[in-house]
Amino acid sequence: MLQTILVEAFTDAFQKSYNRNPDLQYVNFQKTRPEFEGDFTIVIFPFSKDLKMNPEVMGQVIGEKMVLNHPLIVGFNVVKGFLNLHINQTYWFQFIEQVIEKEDFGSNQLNIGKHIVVEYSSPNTNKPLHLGHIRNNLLGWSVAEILKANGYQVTKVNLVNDRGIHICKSMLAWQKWSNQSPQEAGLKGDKLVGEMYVRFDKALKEQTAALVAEGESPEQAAKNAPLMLEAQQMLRLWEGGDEETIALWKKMNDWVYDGFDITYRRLGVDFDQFFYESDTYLLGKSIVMEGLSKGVLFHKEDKSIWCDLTADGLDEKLLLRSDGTSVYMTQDLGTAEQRHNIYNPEKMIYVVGNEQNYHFDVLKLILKKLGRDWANDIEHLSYGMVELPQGKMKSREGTVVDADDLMDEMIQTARQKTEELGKASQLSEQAADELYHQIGLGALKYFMLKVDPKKTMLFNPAESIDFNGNTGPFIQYTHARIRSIIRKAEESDIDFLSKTQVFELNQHEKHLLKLIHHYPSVVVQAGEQLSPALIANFIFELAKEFNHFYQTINILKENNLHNRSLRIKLCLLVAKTLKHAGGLIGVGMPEKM
RNA sequence: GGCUCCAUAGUUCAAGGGAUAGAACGGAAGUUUCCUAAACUUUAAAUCCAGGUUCGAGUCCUGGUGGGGCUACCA
Repeated sequence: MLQTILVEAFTDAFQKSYNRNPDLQYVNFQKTRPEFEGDFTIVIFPFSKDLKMNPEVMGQVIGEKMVLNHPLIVGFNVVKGFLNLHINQTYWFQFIEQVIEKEDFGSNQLNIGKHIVVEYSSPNTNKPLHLGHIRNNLLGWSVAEILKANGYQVTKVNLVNDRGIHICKSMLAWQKWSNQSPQEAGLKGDKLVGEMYVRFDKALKEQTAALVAEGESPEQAAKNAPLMLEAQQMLRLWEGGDEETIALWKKMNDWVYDGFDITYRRLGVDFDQFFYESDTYLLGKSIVMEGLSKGVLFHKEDKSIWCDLTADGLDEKLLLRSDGTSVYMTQDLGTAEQRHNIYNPEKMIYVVGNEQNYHFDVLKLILKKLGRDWANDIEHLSYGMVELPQGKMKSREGTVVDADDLMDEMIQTARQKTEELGKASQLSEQAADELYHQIGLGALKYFMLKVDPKKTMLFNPAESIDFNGNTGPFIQYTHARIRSIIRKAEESDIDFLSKTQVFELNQHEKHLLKLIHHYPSVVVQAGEQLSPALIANFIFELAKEFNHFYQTINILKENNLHNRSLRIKLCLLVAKTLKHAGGLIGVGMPEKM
């Protein structure tokens, strides 16, 4: 890598100049900012501070030595404490040839042989997927792809929350008020079940309100409402293995899975392995018993089991109810251990919203107390909420943005815009549908992923998602234009693949090339930080730079054949990079649009 | 109350302790006999407040103000 060579050259020059080694933590090269001359820049200030010397003088001295000792470095300049280096033209031309031959430019082998498990999605089966799930799914899927590009073996898992009182509520409502299959009701399975859940909630509220009106306290009323008692009874039947209850539960969950399947497929996310809470909710009890015997956990008088985390600045945490049943944490201890035992991975990543930060702090802490040193391999990818202009989405206020509806809308907008621009005419119906899907979802995915995962983001349904500017379609359009150029070059039998003579690149060519050169390190960084946003920001920059290039400079119409073929090669590289990067965030790149 | 995260143009987002804080949308003004105008060019517009550390702070520290989340024998 160029970076490594430069660091060595710098260290060497520093050694020769000052008879000591530079502190390596301060050595790093960055791209020279466009307003200055040069390719790469190193900041001298930290060293000048150490040696108590003038940074400009040091820059001169080191720069001269670097040029003298390294054929790769052909010039330099010093501005204040910044040493800007010029790289040999030959290097850039070799770089172009290398990338053209490379199939997977951007991917690396840095983590070959290491295994990572990424858990994401993990939905409840009592309601359909919404905007929040979309962020989760896109993030999880994209992070998994980015890790693969960094050489990891990745297993994508989905732990489905398929049991519990909330599921029983839907079941009960269906028995009472529907009894229709999704086909009969004309609804997607997950939508039907979700509707039942809402129906239950509404009826329960009415009952509770009635009890309150009769003089009960709200807490009492919530507990004593007949529907609530029925739901609890149903949960007991389920846990007792009652055949009828289990059959209904299976039937309704299957409807939901059919619905989810459609949504996942449209969204373009997939999983290597599904786990179901109904299979795993009992795991973890034995770990709790172990903790008890080790003295890490303790009993209260009512037989409930707790972990005292007050010494670590946290609270006491319940791990087993007084009736012996397990809670979320119990199960998660179990599934974590199960996951570790099955895969023995380098890391286990959980893509879960930041509202559960506390849960994961506690989970890791308890596992550590129990002597599971692999607890440190658990990484909570804690992403921010998606908010609406009014704040959180609330099903009661009908502000939940449904995943299927949103995708429909995006695809519809893509169709409308394409037709307005008169670009759909020569496409077959099937090709057009594929294109609209690609554009609509490209817009959605880019919109969701360009934001730093950790941050809360805002979605305004009224404005919806743009197709111009810093958007998915902008990037897709750039790609389509490039492909069009390349098609034309091929049609006119232009030989642009044979080796190019080395000459001085102009600034537009150089800017593009430097961006492309930077791409592999963006992939590395995105992998380290688990941040698809870095990839998204990068492709936008690259697409913008290309559009500028395209507008300013002739490509096919260039008369000088060397220049022309170099520029076509650059087009090839940009298209390749856009496609690779788009692949990491799930944004497809069309040939025409 | 306790713990925790966040605060950047009118709006939505960028900025590994480094050069003059970048974009996009929206606003204003332009570009098409020319490789796809879903594009490009020009322009106005911002670091919540007060201290501190540093050669250098949007970024680190302390305090304040404002907002989000968590604080269940729910998940």
